[in-house]
Amino acid sequence: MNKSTTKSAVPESVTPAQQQRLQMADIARLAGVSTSTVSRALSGSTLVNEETRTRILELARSLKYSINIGAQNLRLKQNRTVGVVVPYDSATRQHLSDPFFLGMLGSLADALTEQGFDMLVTRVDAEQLDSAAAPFDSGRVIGVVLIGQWRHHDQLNQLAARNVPIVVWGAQLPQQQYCTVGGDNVAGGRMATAHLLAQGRRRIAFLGDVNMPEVAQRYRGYCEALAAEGIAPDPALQVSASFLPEAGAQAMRQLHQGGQSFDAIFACSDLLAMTAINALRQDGVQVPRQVAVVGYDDIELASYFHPPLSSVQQPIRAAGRALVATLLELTEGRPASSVQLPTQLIVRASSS
Amino acid sequence: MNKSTTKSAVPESVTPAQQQRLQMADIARLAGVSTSTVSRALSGSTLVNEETRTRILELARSLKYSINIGAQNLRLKQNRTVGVVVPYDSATRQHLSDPFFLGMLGSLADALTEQGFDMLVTRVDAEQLDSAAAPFDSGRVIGVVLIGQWRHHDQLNQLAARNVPIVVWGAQLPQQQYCTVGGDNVAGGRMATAHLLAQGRRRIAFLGDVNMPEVAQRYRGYCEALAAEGIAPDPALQVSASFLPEAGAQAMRQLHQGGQSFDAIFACSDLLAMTAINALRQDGVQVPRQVAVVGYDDIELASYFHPPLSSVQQPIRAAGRALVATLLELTEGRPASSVQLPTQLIVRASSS
DNA sequence: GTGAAAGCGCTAACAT
DNA sequence: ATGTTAGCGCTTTCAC
Repeated sequence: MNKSTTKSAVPESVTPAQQQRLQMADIARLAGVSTSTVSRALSGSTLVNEETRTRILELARSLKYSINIGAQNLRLKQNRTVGVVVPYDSATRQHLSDPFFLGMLGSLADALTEQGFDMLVTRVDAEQLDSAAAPFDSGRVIGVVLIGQWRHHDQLNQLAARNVPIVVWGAQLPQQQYCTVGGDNVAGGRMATAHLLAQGRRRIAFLGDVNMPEVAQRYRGYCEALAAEGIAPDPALQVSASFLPEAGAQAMRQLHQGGQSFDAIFACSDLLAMTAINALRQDGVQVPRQVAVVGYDDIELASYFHPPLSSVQQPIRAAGRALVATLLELTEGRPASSVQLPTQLIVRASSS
Repeated sequence: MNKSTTKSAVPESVTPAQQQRLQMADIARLAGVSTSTVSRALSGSTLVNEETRTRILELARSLKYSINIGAQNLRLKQNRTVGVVVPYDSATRQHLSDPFFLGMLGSLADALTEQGFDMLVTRVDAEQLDSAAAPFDSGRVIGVVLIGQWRHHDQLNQLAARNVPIVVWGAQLPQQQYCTVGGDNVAGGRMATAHLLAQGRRRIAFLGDVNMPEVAQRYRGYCEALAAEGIAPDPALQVSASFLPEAGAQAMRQLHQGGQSFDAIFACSDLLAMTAINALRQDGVQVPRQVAVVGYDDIELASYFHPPLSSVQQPIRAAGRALVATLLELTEGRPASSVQLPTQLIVRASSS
């Protein structure tokens, strides 16, 4: 049963075993030099004899000595860790589960690794966004990337005003003191809607919570595309659906109860689109014959869905890189601009 | 265009702007006390006058002073950061994208936050698993959770032998020096297969790379269930499919080329199951009528799939908590045992 | 080329 | 109840 790694018959209170961590002084003693020399050798200084240097390096490696980064950082006042903060909805107590945000996390991990930075992940209550700065204030990270939907423009502005290096994944807003990196939501909404119009659809339902800046922009694109065809957006077709699992089905119910007829859906997330399609299918509605559907994010599984889901693709790899690049600008005290990345409509069977 | 946060017309070389970080000495000076007193006040020591304490606390809060964790850690020789290491396949250069592993990352984030720990995420080449210990060796973290498929038992044993506190998500193997937390893979494989047999299926294909310990155990469960019905496993029905996107379709092709007939599939990941189903659909094969399918992991999107995918559910929330709990045991020098968590078959339309 | 000594920001005896 | 001092593990002048 007990696959323990250490002694099993231990007395009542076990001293943490503190496997004495090797430190520079130890290497110095073993090499018969001072810590200064070891430090120099390890940092590749030329001010140290070739012979001693290799000897020290060898010793260190054979003993698997690794410099204590904490102490080094303290002394050098440097740091190569970036904070990634993922807000969670305190109301719904929702956990980190949205595939798109998780994908973003992966992309950030890759981008940071590429640049030799570590990633410290923190979760914060979306209602307390100012606590996103905690890892910065306490010196653990040199700056923060905030990912996730939010409606707390003001709190973010305050952080920026406090000079916290922070970059946010999201929409660019007026009066914004902080940097954002985001997809071109207006174009995304426009492309999706124009595509549906081009398929001959005229009553296009919009699924998404327009209180969220990104969604609001997609709605603007939606309206623009409609206007280009001389169609006035019907408010009854705009259904405020949350990011929760059952939102799609709920939205369908709401549309039906309102007695609305529609021949297409533009959903602001792929999850939403998928649950909506499932709800339609249960009602015997055929996709795309009767109702064409376009989602948003183009998560990996969108292409595996049945029917394969048309979706507005967010450039997630580029996003990770842009977020990191922008943050590094800020931390180096250079001015940085917000970035808007292109989005791309991926047409699949759900809408054609 | 330039939504910069700082001055825009900067000279050639900008000094990092170093917004002087407030430190304890500053608070002490402003409060007219010594740093010791500030330190005591902040740590809630009773050895400090009620009045001065509140004064200091107030001052610190109004100035948004936050103690420098790095310095504190160095002095206290403590640390509340845990490393989470995600191996990537160096051959395929695959990125962190598998929904299940991403979900595990989220679960770990939650579990660690609950316990007041920070999470440092690192990606390492799966062929160099010993570098998973780097964040520990350099003192950045008190221990490491390794998530992800792997076939590097030996390297992990070496790490454990070096006394690196490490817990691995995966299968429990003989001669294992390190702790694992994992689902009951044998039971998972058995349940899935028994369920398919109960549906009257007799030629059940097994999709998965049996070189991976977890998959091997699922295969054992598969064989056990077959044996219970007096059926000998047909090696031709075991197809070694990778974790890559197109693996499902490939596996289907392989089965067809081999001229194998089958009436069910047990796939070792939901992604695999989904792509297999799609390939079948393209060939006009009906699921579940002609071929019943069960996946593994029960990712969130499994229930949204069409047909909704039967799957063996891994207890992901419990997994995060167990991984953290086990790691903390180890870091406190206490012996810890590997944990096997129950799995559960979720039957949906793809198999009934 | 190498060592001694000071100090990064903090805490904990030890004094008072 | 508060201040003084030493030191966590490292780097870097400044001497030699």
